[in-house]
Parts: sequence; C-alpha cells; structure tokens
Amino acid sequence: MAPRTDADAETERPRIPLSRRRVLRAAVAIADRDGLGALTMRRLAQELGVEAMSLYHHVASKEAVLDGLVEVVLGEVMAAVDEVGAPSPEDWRTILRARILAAREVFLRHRWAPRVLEGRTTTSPLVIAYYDGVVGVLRAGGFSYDLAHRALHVLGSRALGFTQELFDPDPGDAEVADPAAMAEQFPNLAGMLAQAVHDDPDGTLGFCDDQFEFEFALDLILEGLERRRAGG
Amino acid sequence: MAPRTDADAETERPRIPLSRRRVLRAAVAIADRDGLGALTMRRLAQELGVEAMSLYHHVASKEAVLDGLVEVVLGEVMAAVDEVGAPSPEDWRTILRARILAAREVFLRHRWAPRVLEGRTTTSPLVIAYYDGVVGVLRAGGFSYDLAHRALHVLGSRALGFTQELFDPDPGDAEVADPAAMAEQFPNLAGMLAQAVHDDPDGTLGFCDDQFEFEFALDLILEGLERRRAGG
DNA sequence: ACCTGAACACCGTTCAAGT
DNA sequence: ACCTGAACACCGTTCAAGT
Repeated sequence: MAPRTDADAETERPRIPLSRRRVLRAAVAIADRDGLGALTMRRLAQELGVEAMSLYHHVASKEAVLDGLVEVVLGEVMAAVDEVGAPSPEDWRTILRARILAAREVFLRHRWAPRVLEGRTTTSPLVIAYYDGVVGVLRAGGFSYDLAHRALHVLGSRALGFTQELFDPDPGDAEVADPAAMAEQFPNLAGMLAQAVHDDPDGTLGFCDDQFEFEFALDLILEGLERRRAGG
Repeated sequence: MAPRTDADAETERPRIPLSRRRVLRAAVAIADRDGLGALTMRRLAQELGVEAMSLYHHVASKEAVLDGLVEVVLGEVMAAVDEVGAPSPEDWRTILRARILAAREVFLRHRWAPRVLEGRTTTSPLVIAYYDGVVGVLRAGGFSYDLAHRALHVLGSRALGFTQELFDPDPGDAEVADPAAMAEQFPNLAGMLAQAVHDDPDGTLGFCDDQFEFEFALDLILEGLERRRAGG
C-alpha cells in the first residue's frame, strides 16, 4: 500500500547483507545484554533476523565467533590505551598505571570478556600486541628484558585491567547472612566483616570497592617492581 | 562355570552401589585424565558402568557435580594446608608462603580445577574456610582487618596457589615461530624472547618456569604487604 | 530404594536444495 | 553468491516404568 519508508527499513531491515562485522557486533550486543550463556548460534541468528545456518557463511564456527569477540574487545582496549600516550623514559609507573586503568574500563563495559579471553586456547595476536606495548613501557622505564618478563607474570591478567574474583561481589547467601553461624565457622572472616560493617554501617556488605581494591593491588605491585628495577 | 572370583569383581564390578562419593571420584578421574570437556553426564555414567539417568539419584544436576568437584579439590587443599602448621605470630610470610605453595601442589594435580572454581556462581563454604585461614595467618602476623581484606584482593586467586595465565605456556603458533615477522609486529616481545633464547639456548622457548614465576610474584606481593603492615 | 528406556528440549553443525 | 529447511550427533534432564 504505502511506498517504502524509513520505518519499514527500521522494522524489517531486510537489505543490509550479513557480514562478519555485523555478526560479531550482534554477538557483543547479546553478551552485553544477556550474558555469555545467552550467546548461541540460533539466538545470534535471530538477533540478525536470519536463520542460524546463514551465519556459517561469515564465521567458520562458534569458536570463531568467540575469537571474534576477543578481537572486538581487544580492539577497544588498544584504542583506549593508545589515547594514554606513548612510553616515556621518566616515570614508567604513571604511564603504565594509566594504560592499565584505561584497559580496565573496556572490560568493565564487557563483563563477560575476561571469561572468554581466558577460555581461548589460542592466543590472539591483539593480546600479544597489547603485552608488547606493556613491555615497551617497561623497557623505556629502564627494565631489563628479564625483569620485564617477570613483571608480566606478576601482573598477570591485571595488566589487562581485570582480575577474576573468587568471591562473588554479591553475597546473597544464607551463610553470610547469618552472622552467628558464620562467626563460629569462619571467625576471622566474621571479624573482618564485622569491622567493615562497623566502619561503614550503610555499606550493606558491599564493602569490596572493586575499583579501590584494584588500584591498591596494582600500586603495591608497581611499587614492588620499581624496587626490583632500581635496587635488585 | 567357575565360581565367583576376585577377578570377576574387578572386571564386572556389579556390586558396589552408586553413591555421591563414587560419582564425584569418577568425575575427578575423568577430568584429570581427559579434561573438563570430556566430563558429560553420559560419559560419567559410562565410567561407573551405569546409565546416565542413574546419576540423578545421587547428584541433583551437572552443576551439583561441578560443585562436588570443587568440594573434593578444596578438601585436598585444606588437608595439604593443615600439614603446614598453625599460624604463628612471628614471620607470617614464611607460613603463608608455605601454605600457598602447598595449596598450589593440589591445583597442579588437577589442572582443570582453577577453571571450574572460577566458573562457579555460588561460593563454596570450603573456599570461604580456606580464606578464613589466610586471614587468620595475617591477623596473627599483626595485620589489621582492613589490610588483611586488602591482602586478599591483592593475592586474588594466587592465595589458592594458581593464576590463570593469559598466554598458553605452549607457543606452537606460527606467529611465534617466525622470528622475522614477529620482530616487526612485536618488537619488544621479540627482543625479550631473543634474549631469553640467548641466555638459555636449549630452553626451546619454554622460558616461563611456572613455579619460579609464581614464587617470584608471590614474594614480591608478600614483601609489599609486609611493608604496608609495618610502615603504612 | 535404586536403576532404566524412551523421550524432550536444547545445542553446534552438515548437506543438499533453493534463489 | 548467499540463504535455508531438514537432519544429525550430541547435550542435560524428565518421567513413567521396571526390579
């Protein structure tokens, strides 16, 4: 009846051809919105208004999609890090710190990214490139190759801006909720918690400030590395 | 024909009734031998000479099996750590270090354990108990609750004896194999590698000694924590 | 009480067929 | 060239039925 309108294009969106780029962007969108568990080939196809089997013309397999996700995220990381600036001889700590915190912001936008990154069996060239940059900063700061290598191990995934927390930051469990039972089983943690609650009564047990803890740990490590570099 | 013999019992093993314990032990065996990917309910049943559906009388679900795996491994960790000895006021670093390295040995026996541990959504009471012990050592060593809490964050999963390495220790990739191409793309890493090869010609690029790197990082962190504890 | 066969609702993926 | 329907080989899990 009515001629083709922009609204039609919006709702049907029949024209834009599929592409690897579009597939990966949709995959990121699903993971961001509904988590990694929601990312299936069928759901991904649905997001693109297409049948599942059509995806295989643009990505080889689901593994390839996951590799693509790493590519996308690391691309964002590299862009964020490049804005911080180039390595400079003086004060490697300041610049490395800034780069790591910039990378961290990307991972905070994509909470699923650490898990998929660590799950990959093959190491993406972009991850290697990122670490090459870290070593570059360290070398410019006066590190031997040997100590730079060790620094990579000490920083671990923290060099990319994330750590895999063993405790869920959301302690909704009954164990934690019942202070009496907990005090008996875990006296030290109970004491720790009790004092945290005392110091910050309205903290509602969300007493782990991720950003603060991350920076505290990062600074402690950077300090230790500088000590090794300067003194031995 | 022949009467029942021990050999029969060995091969058929028809008597021993299924139990949660036996299911979990079989699950550990499969994961140790063939990796986490090989651990399916059907394969697990097969290992026990039973149908898959029989498992559900002893474990609620596959998630419950994974929780059980954590239980088993953490049980071994607690046993290993208990042998090290109790917290003592003097020299918290020595005792914490020994406990962490003891825990590490368990994880080296079960390479899959870090992944399943980090994958769990609910935190096992045994993990909490382990960290309670860590805090106990720190407290005995003169840490405030606040700094002990921070120490947990700095150590992260290293407190349990493992770190999730981002690089696969096995660099069989073409990228790494071609030094010329690598030197161009990743000059800093190439230089690092070149020197490592120079220093250790027969190292065949296995230049990351996991145990050495782990202890180096651990000591750097413990030193930083002691500095914070003593001085501020 | 403990085990089972058949079945269901999901996966990722292949393949021959459509346009 | 790009997309699809039907199908295959796997999952975890349910349920009614066997002993």
